[in-house]
Amino acid sequence: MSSFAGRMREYPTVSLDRFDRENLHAQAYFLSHCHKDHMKGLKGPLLKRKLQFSRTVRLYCSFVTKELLLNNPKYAFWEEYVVALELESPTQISLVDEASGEVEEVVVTLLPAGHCPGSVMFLFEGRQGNVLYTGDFRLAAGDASRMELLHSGSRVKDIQSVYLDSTFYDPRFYQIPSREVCLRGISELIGNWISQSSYHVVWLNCKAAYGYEYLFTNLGDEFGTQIHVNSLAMFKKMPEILSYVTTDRRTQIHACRHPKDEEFFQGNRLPCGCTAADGTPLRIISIKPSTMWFGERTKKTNVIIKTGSSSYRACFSFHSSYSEIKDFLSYLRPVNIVPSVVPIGRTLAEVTLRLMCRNRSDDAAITYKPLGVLKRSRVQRPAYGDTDTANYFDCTESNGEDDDDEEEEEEEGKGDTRTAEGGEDAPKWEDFFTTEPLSDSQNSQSHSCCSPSRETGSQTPDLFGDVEDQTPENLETFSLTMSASLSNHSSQNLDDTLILPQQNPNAKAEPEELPASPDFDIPSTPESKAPQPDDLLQLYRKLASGEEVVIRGGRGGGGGGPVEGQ
DNA sequence: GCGATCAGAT
DNA sequence: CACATCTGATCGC
Repeated sequence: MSSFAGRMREYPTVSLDRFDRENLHAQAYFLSHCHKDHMKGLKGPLLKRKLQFSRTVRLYCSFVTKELLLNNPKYAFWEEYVVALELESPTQISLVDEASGEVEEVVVTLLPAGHCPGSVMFLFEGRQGNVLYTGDFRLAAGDASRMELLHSGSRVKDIQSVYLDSTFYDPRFYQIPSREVCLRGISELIGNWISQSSYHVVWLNCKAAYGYEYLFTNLGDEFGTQIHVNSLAMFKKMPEILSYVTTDRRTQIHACRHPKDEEFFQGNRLPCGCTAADGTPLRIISIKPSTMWFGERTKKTNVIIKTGSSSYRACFSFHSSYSEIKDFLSYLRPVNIVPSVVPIGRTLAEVTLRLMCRNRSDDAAITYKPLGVLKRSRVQRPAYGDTDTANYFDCTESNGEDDDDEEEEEEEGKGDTRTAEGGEDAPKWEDFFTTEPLSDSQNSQSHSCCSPSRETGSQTPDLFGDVEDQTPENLETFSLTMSASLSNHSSQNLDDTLILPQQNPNAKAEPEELPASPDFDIPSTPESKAPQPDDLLQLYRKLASGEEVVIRGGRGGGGGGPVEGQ
């Protein structure tokens, strides 16, 4: 869940996806997509009042987001203040201080985010450099290289900061089957069922949120049917979706919902009723889309799991996996990465610093390399959705023997052995875990405007908090605890798990056992454990001697680039 | 009575 | 496991 406070360091007079608190003073608003957790404060009376007194403040979003937003009566008052922007059309926006008359110009570009209908990323280019706010996104490996406006000529634009959807920015979520693979699994399950008789129906148990429409349209095409939903109103101006949904329940594919009675239907499922028009009992299976993930080396990857006699779980993700995020960042190589999801018990400053990439050694390498080497090759590929070769199998099935497979099987996408994007100068993933201190130039931009608060996390991360006091000691300490907490997230594939010493479960009870640091707390995660002094001592010695602290299973030691084997 | 916030469930 | 949302309890105005 996003905990982004709404503002970016470089352009603090604009607010994105947050509309409360400090954001009430913004000079321009941006909404990346129409999910409630990105609309906090958007229906607030305070904001409404402010708009009535302002002549310049506007809300910018995509056309689809505007449509979805205004469709909801609670946000209808935005009508006269929303400015929809075309995708991939740089637009100059004047940020006006209405008190002083000062104006700052910034060019914003909407890039498709693949998260839900209308979802976009915002690229800002202006006096304070280029920054990319990703909103929430699901992009496949290589997608960044296909976005024209992330490039200048044949080069990637120099990005100062990426404000990142870090939902699955954790090695536990190394891979999530691609959209295409998930869709194919769901299609196969549905096809096998509804072909048996016209009384065989499926219920897609979807959450109340935009983002499943992709399923509806593809399944609609595949089976030549419409999908039963509760309302068509939000799609009335979107023929591409509208034609695939219906409020007529006489169809074999349902995504209808019944907020109250769902529990009553637990045994029997379909919210709109369990008998056909002629009174015949329907034969119902339910499919619940939910996120499934697999480790780096996992090969068995069923996207459909049977959870009961007539219920299934199907893989479906709104967010990019760890390896997809990794690919994205490796390609863009921003100076700073600011995660949108801050773990409870940590400040944004800690995590931000931790994620800084382009460390000193990288910069040195860049500085001294001939220019030609800097070019990052762009991969030209056909548009989305025209191929059923799934990324997923490209990086799993190809490199090994077949394990025994289960009931729902997918065929492998073969023959599409494209090369890894990013080129040979892509940073190794380990670079992002550096314990190096900030370079001077990075440090100098870390001005604090509020005290280094230790807010419990997710709600109001401390974007403008103190980053300056991040000493090397702090970095080391943080690195240790971060890894420690990862080691407890028992991955589905232990080989991918970072292995660290066992630790004491009573972490919170014994804070004094930790090395003194004014800016550091033990994470309060229930399953996390405090390091024992002996363990810490050993780790510090290793760190001091430059030894690798993170132990990777399999693969014969370090040095493997992030894209190897793909 | 409304909004904000949190716990809990799905 | 996760997400995005809804409901209901509680608190403050």
